[in-house]
Amino acid sequence: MSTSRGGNGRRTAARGTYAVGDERRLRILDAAVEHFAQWGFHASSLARIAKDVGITQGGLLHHFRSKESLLVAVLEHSDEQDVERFFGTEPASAAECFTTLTRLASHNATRLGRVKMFNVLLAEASNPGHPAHAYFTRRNSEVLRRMTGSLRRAVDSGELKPDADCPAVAREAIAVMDGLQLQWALDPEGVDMVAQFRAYADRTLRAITVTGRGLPA
Amino acid sequence: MSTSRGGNGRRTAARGTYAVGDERRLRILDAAVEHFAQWGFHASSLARIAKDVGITQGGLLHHFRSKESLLVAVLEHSDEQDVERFFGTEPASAAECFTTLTRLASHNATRLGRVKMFNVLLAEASNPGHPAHAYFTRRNSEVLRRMTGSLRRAVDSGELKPDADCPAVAREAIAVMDGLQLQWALDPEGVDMVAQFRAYADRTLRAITVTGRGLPA
DNA sequence: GTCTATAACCGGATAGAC
DNA sequence: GTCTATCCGGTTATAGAC
Repeated sequence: MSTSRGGNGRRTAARGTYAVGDERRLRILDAAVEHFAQWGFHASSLARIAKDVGITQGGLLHHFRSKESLLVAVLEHSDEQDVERFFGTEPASAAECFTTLTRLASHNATRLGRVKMFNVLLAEASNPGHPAHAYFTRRNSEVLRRMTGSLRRAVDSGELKPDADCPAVAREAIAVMDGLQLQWALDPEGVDMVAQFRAYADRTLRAITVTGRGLPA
Repeated sequence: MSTSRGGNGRRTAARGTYAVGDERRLRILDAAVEHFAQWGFHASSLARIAKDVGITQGGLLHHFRSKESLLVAVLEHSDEQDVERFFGTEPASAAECFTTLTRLASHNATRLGRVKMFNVLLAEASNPGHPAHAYFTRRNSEVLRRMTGSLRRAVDSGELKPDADCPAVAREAIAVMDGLQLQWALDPEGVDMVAQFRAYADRTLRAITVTGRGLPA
């Protein structure tokens, strides 16, 4: 255990990809997503997660030195896939900003487990003592900051009406996204998350775009 | 334990009020809300809940014969206060429907613990094996059904545009409510849940109301 | 109505064999 | 890198005293 780095693992500098030989780590991460989704953090069990991977609890703790470091690794791993992918490049317009969110909804619609996990952990994390509290607080304000910035630039460029309440629009869009994910997780067949979000995005964008200005695509 | 009725308790027929002598039951219910909010269902502990009330785990199980029946009682107790209060009377118009939702947001803004509990349990309940799965599935479809009905009647009465997508509007409003509650629970000081929802409600109602028709108040 | 005691089990983390 | 063994504590639920 002196050679293991617990929740971090070795990775190349450039893109956060993992060296070969970490397939076991990745399998643990994937299994952990499903367990955190089903049980939340506190009620998840390292032994049950390990069993899904085909090892014992002791074996799992060789890769992640504690339950909390496993949670951190799961969250960081998800962020490498998502946040950079969807928020890495600055949107050139408000329209593109909403399009990006719709594509994110579309992507999430293919990963029920991850959505359920984020639903549960986000809800749990409202407690300051929760190990994911800092993560979600930071993540929320970061997404809010980026989107508000994009919308403000769109106001400056003349795309959006000058009186658009950028922080409020951003917060509302996030609320719709999170709220739809809750409903979709409860009833994946009965809720068309992507269509619902696209309808919201189109209507909201239209409402704050300067009149007569055509929307791309 | 043969005289206790576990999760139901005795109540008068008319309004679900509890007979005197059930103060202990009510205190347990209140404590349980805080624990389910903080720990979720699985990771909550009867002994810790009991300790908050000033009794032992054994004493608690005299009032609720199992952990699951305690959860059911908590949910039913909340519904007596909320759903009937806000959805008992049929809204006379779409405007009143949205006003009712805004008042519900306002009411919820005074009860952080209950909001946190519903956030966590709703997220957890997406798992079919969760003891609250049936409750939230039913509750969601019920709220959706009622609101969709109200909107449809508003279309028929000429208040709303004929092409309004009533189920989509209803689902979206619920998503905004739930999503804002997640953000508010994470940062109660930094999020004005009521103002955010009112802004959403006003704008959305305006977008689907027939042009030139004045909005009450 | 509340307590204590107990049954039977599961939790995370550590140590050390291989 | 994975296992087994172990420590110490927590979990729900039951039984029975008072």
